[in-house]
Amino acid sequence: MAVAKLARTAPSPQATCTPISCKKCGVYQLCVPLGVDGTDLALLESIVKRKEVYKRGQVLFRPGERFDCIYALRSGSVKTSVISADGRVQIAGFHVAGELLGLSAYASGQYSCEATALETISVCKVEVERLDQLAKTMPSIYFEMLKISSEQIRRDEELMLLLGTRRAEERLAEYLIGLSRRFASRNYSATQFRLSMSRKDIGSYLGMAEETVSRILARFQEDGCISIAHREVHLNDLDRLSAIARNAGNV
Amino acid sequence: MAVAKLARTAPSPQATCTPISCKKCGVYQLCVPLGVDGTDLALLESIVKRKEVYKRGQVLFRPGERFDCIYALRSGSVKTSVISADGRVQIAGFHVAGELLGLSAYASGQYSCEATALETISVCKVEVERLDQLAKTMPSIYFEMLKISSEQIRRDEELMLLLGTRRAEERLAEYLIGLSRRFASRNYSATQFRLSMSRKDIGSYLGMAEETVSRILARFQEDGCISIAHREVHLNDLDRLSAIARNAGNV
DNA sequence: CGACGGTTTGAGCACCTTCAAGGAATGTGG
DNA sequence: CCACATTCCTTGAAGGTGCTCAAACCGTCG
Repeated sequence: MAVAKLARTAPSPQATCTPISCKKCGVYQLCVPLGVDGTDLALLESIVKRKEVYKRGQVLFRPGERFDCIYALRSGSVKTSVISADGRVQIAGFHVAGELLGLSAYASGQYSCEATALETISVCKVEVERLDQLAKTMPSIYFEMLKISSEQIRRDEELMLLLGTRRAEERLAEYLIGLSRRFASRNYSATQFRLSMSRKDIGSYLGMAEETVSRILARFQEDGCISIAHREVHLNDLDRLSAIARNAGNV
Repeated sequence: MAVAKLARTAPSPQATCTPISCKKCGVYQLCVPLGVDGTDLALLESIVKRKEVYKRGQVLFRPGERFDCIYALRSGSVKTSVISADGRVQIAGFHVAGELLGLSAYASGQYSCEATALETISVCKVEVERLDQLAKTMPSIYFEMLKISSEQIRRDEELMLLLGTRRAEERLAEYLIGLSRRFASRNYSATQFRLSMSRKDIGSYLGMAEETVSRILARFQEDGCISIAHREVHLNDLDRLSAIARNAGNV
C-alpha cells in the first residue's frame, strides 16, 4: 500500500510530510482505511489544500459561516466552543493532532461551533466540494467519515455523562486521566505533559468556574497525586486519580 | 418520485404505512433525499425488517451489544442513556417518531448507549449488514447518514451548552421550549402535550435531582407560565419561558 | 519596565442536593 | 373488581458544593 510506504518514510512528528502520508494528520485517519493505491493517492492529494498555520487564539471557523472545508489537525491543539444567544460559552471539545474538525456542519451546511487554536497549529484543509466530487468515485469516503462522526458522538455522550452526573473534583480527575490516555495513545508521556488550555477553558469545558479549577488542582497537589506548575502537569498517582474520578475517596 | 407518491397515500399519523413511505418514520428521512425511484424503492424495502413493537421500559439495545441494526422510530418515544463504570446514569437523548437510533455505534461496531422505550413504540429495524451491501450500489446512503450524524453532533453540542453553563431553572425552561418546538415541527400542539419522561429521567437528562425538577415545575406553575398536572403540560406563556431560559428574569 | 492576561486565594452566600416522609397514580395478583 | 405493592411525584428541612466578588500575585510580551 502506497500510503503505508509513504507513512514509513515520514513517521516522526517533526518531519515534514505530505498531508496524506502523515500518521499524525487526520486525513490519514480518513484515507488509510480506504486502501488507497497509487492512483487514488494522487486523487486524494488533489483535494487537500496545502497546509495552513494558525497562531494561538486564531479562529479556524465560526458558527454560521459557510461549511466549505474540513480541517485535519496535523500538530498542536484546538478547542471548539458553542455560544448561547446571551453569550455564554461552553467548550464542546478539545482536539489534538490527528483529528478532524468541522464535521458537525454537514447537516446544515454551516459550522455550528467555533474552532480556536490553543497554540500554533498546522492543519490540512480539505475542500468539501471536491471531497464530495471525489466521493462519487470513491464512496467509501463517506463511510469513513460516518465512522469518524459516530466516534465523535460517542465522545460527546461521555462528556455529557461527565457534565451531568459528576462533581467538580471527579470531572477534573477524569479530565486529567483522559488527557493522559490521549497523549499515551500518541506515544507521548502519559504522566507528564503540558496543558494547552487555560484554567478558564478547562472550567468551561467541565462546566465549572476557573477558580474552582484552580482550587481543585491545588487540592490534588496537596494530596500528592499530581504536581503542577504553571501548565506543566505530572501525574504522580494515576490509580488515586482514577479512584477520585470514580468517587472512591481512598484507593 | 415514487416515494413521494407513496407518502401522499398514507400521510396521516394513524394510518398504516410501509416503512419507506411513512413520513413519520426515520427511514423516510434517510431515503427520500436519495431520490429513490421505483426500483430502488424495492431495494430499500428489502433491507427494512418488518416493524417491531416495544412496550414501555423495554430495551432496544444495550452498550456493548453487537451493532447489527439501526432503529427508525415510527411512533412513541425513546430515551438513550449512557452509564458510567460506577453505575451513574445520564440520559443522553430523547427521541421521537422520525428519528434514527444507534448511529453512534458505527465507529466501534458496538452500541455505546442504551435505548429504552418510554411508552409503547413501533420501530423499523434496518440491518446494518444489508444496508452496507446496498450502499455499494447506492453510495449516497452513507452521505445521508453522515448528515444525520452531523445533526446529532449539533444537538449534542447544544445539550452540553445547556448542562455546562445554565442553572437548573434555565435548563428546565429550555427543555420545555425544545419539546414544544419538536412537537410543533411534527404538527402536534406547541403549547399542550404529554411528557413521556418521568421527573427522574428529565432530571437525569438535565443534570439535576428529580426533586429539583418537581420544585421548579411547581414554581413555573405558580408564576403562571405553565399549567401542569401529572404529565400533561400546558405552556401558557412561551415568551416568559424563553425569558427565563435566557436568564432574563422578567419579560 | 509597565501593562495585561492568567492564576491563586479568601470570604460569604446562593443554589441545589440529600435525606426523609407522605400522597397520588399505576400496575399486579388474587 | 378490590387489595396490595410499587413506582412516581411532591414537599419540607438542613447542609454542602461550588459560585460570585474581590484582591493580590505571577509570567509574558510589547
